[in-house]
Amino acid sequence: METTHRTEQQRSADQRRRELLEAADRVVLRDGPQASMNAIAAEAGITKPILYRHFGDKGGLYRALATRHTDALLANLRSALDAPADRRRRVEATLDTYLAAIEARPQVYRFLMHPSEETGGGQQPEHGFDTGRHSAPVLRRMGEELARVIAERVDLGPDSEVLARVWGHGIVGMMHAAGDWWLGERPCTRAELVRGLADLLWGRLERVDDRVDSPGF
Amino acid sequence: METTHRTEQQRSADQRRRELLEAADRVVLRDGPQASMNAIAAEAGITKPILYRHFGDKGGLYRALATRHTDALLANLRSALDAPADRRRRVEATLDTYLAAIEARPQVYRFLMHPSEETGGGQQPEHGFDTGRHSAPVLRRMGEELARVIAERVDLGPDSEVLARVWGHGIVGMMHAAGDWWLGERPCTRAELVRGLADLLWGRLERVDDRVDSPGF
DNA sequence: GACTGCGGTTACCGCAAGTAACATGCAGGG
DNA sequence: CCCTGCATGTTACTTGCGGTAACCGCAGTC
Repeated sequence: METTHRTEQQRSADQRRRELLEAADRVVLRDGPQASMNAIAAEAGITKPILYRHFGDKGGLYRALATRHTDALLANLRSALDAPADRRRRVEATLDTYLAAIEARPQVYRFLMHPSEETGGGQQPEHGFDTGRHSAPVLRRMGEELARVIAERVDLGPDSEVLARVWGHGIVGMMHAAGDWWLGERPCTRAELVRGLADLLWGRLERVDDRVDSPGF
Repeated sequence: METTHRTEQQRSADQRRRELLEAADRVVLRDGPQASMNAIAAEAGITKPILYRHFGDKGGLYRALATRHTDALLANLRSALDAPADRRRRVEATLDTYLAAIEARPQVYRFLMHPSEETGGGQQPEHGFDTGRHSAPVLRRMGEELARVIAERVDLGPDSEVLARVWGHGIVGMMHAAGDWWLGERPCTRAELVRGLADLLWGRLERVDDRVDSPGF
């Protein structure tokens, strides 16, 4: 019975954890990333210490939530990136998938991109110079993923390892910043944005003509 | 005498404000963005309520600080963008200027990119769906600036207004994300990173060959 | 029937943002 | 000379949140 008991307990604990995450999700969706632990606990119908038993601290809960959403988003992007079509089409499909995701659930997007709080897991002693860790993990993961795909699929010559990662993170950052701006101002349709970004990646910057009345860009 | 008195008061108040900002700068540089108002007040040799009289709330102080640094950075970027050289050289110079800045003062960089806290200035009633405002203002300003330069100097055909802004924000995002990753992992020299990003913008993505053993990217 | 493990709660600590109310120093005006 | 006005500064408080300690009750087990 010991084993049965254990697994049953385990299953129940995991299920509980999932329920708590669902509740937290609802609250974050409603109140934004500054949702308090009290509010989340209340939504789940329990009290704070239980949350802490499950997730350690607020950062832990947020990381668990973020991981779920990030995994889902990455799965979507992967499938767009793996679709059977020519390269340009796939790039456009991937951009569109990302933009559609942030358009559909902006609160989730905002939560994922929020690096805030997170004293950082005990870097109290160091107290400074821990730069480069403030960007949202989802961006890092997307960048690495894209780097892998680039390195796998195209031939960049010598230094392709590093170059692929530069491009991966750069492209992801481009997509992110443009998407964020677009979501705030809505200056054009999604398709137009996709087209513009794909054009940028496709070297139109090189081929574009100078204006006759300017020193060139 | 009224006027003399007023202006004198004003000048003194402005000077005081500058001193307070200097102090805040030192503390943020030392403690990171989570520097407390108490700590800043102490550094300035005074107490909290004075800070609140000058800046309203923490967000106000942070905004004032951020504006100072952002202005300085933008001035540097502008001069790189205006240097007399061909387009590729100027793009590389601008990238290098940005990367050199974040390399030289990573704490400042981290502070500027930190959108955190900031309940947002009275959007309590709206309570949600205010997406697109979480990105650091410095990125938005850089994006708009670059958009202006692009729109001024090159001919993008119809829809050049919107397209220039798409590109501006996209390129800035690329620079930011790549820089952030680079600063954290230091996988190559600054010059190599600049080269890689400039190559990406220069259309190498289009011309690069597929690997023989892959379905292409 | 006492023992133990687990899900749960109340009640607290520490700390930071923000504020109210009080003190002090210094113009000018009767 | 004293009183008023006003800016500057302080102490001492409130509120709210992250995080924790200590206690509660109820399975099941020997």
